[in-house]
Amino acid sequence: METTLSRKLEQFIKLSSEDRSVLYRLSGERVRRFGAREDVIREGDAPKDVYLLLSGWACRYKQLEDGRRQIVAFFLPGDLCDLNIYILKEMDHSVGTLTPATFAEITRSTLEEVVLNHPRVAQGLWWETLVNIAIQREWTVNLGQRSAFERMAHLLCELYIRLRAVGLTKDGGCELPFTQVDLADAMGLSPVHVNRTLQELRGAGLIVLRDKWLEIPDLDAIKNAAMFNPNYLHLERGPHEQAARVL
Amino acid sequence: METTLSRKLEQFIKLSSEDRSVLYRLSGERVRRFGAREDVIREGDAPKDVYLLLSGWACRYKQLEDGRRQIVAFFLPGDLCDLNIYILKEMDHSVGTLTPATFAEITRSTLEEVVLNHPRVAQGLWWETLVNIAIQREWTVNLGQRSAFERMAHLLCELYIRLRAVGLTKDGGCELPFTQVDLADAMGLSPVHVNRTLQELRGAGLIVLRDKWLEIPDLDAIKNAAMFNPNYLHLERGPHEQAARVL
DNA sequence: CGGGGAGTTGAAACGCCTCAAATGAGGTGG
DNA sequence: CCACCTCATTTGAGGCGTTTCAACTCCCCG
Repeated sequence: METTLSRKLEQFIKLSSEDRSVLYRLSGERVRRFGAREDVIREGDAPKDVYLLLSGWACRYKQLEDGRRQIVAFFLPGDLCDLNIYILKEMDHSVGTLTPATFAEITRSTLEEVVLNHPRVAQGLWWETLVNIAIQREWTVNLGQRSAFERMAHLLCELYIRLRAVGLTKDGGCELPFTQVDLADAMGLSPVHVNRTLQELRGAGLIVLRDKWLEIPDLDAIKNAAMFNPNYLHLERGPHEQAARVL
Repeated sequence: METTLSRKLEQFIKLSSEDRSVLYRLSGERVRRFGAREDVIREGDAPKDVYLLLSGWACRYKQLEDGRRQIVAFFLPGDLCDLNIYILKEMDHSVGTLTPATFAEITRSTLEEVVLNHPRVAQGLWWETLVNIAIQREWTVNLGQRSAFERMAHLLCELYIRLRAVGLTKDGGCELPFTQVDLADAMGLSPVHVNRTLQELRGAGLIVLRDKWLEIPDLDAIKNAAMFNPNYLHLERGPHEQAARVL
């Protein structure tokens, strides 16, 4: 009954086995399969269902008139699109896959039912949302203040730690299935410079990256290089174990 | 009975006079006064109340170990800190004033009461939250893809339009009360370059900026220069006039 | 065997940064 | 009321990080 989402939420809150089975049920809702580089949601669409990424990688992105693309967030398995997005009239960004991926398409009514009847789950989902917002803030810091080297180190740290939280790392390594162009679009760098920066990171012994597989030999070392402060991921369980109303 | 917050929410949703008076009451909750450049919330604090900015300017910011500071958001009058922030155990960023400012400190229980009993207000507040998140995404795009010139133009557009939504513009102009150093910290530029960029914008006739007052002679012109797409501010009323549950 | 996308490398150009110093505006105390 | 301090803005010059353009390699797939 474990899912990536339940594993993630348990980083923050204790779930009962009933809670876990509720999340498991959500993961089974209308599963949709996408190929690599397909759009799941397009800017301008009317928001409808909430998407839960089950497998594969995806991203939010925005495109400027002249074609420049910025990836504003990566979706990893267990990640959820905005809980209450249907308040808005239309999407201001797109969501696309990077690899083949499967999503659960959760209807508004299902979600409302779950939130009403399972307060602990509700709290976990809100926590998830708040973490995503915090990540977005941290990306702002990353793009605004860090050099290419630090920035890349920071992103790799973040991805590694997020993947670890959903159980998708193995022996200090994880998948990194996207291209250097994708990385460039996420980091506000040119693809050429991404390439050179990765080589610098390799040269410094901070990463081993080959065939879409990333190894981090010394997590503390790369954290230091990136000035990575994990507090924004809010991964330690707080004193909020009790299931309280969350608005 | 009008407040900056009610004016803003009415950009999106129709409020009854009762709704407006509820918002007015919120603005009167425990008002706190701050001087310029004071911290309101510090990274590491346990989140407690929700702050509503009544007057003055403030910002969210994060600081790196080595002192580099990134302003990740500006607060204008009528802006609200994260609605359900108390789910988190500690703040991952700070909130500080830029000018002398007053905040209403709204307790969690007051907020819950309002949200429960006034669904239209609740929906408006969630809309506000979603817009703030969308702004954060747009800042990511701004820092990642736009040149200094476009970036600055974009920020000034955004601030002007947000201020207009709460009725704080006058004759095509608005206050711009912070320093070039603040601008630099928000835009990921050096203060020197901010200065030169502002001069470029003046030279291009896109702005008139003197004595903390900004005039935008031709809003469409500066929007074009910035490739500004206002959709992320979600300012047009949608079809969601009905007051629905919002989780 | 040919084509195409991803990764790599080199060289030159450019945008932005840093350092440094000058000017201007506001505030305070003598 | 002026001298002086401080802080914000402005200007200049040189340097560095990153971009751009272009070419080449590698590998997968048809």
